[in-house]
Amino acid sequence: MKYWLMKSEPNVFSIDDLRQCPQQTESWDGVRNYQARNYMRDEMSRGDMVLFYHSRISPSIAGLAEIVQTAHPDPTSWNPSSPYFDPKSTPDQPRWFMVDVRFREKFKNPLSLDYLKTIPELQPMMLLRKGSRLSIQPVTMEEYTIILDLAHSSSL
DNA sequence: GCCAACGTTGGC
DNA sequence: GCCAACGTTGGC
Repeated sequence: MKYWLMKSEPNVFSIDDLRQCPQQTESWDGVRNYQARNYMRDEMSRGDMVLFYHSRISPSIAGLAEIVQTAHPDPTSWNPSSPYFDPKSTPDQPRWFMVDVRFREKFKNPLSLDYLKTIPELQPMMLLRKGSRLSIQPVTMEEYTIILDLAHSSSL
């Protein structure tokens, strides 16, 4: 099993939105970055766990999701009325992919970016590296375990 | 809302 | 294939 962090602006799509989806599951569409696409297309498997990160507005890890469907073409990429439209992507030659994620847990206490920066063991995280904008990032098992411990600890 | 950091595009 | 110009991300 692998571990990931996926960013979403909560005013666009939040962990509460995911929880309210049918089957609490949604396709993670709109990724238009090759590195992020490659992680989804080539490396994500069913059962992988996802740290659901809220970016820009109160940046924080808000909870957990799970990969329930591996990568499949993102139809918003050939929909001219979609904000994610890419004329170079077609149903025959899809350029962009999405995975399906299912809600697992909303943290009672979201782990703010400021707080994460104070945890020495987490300093190597890609998320905390300056200028790291990648919207889909691999997370090590060690980092994942630490984060879960922090999220579930009552001392917060 | 600003802007640093980064990714992409396209002229040459 | 370089790199300037442009567009986007996302913390602040």
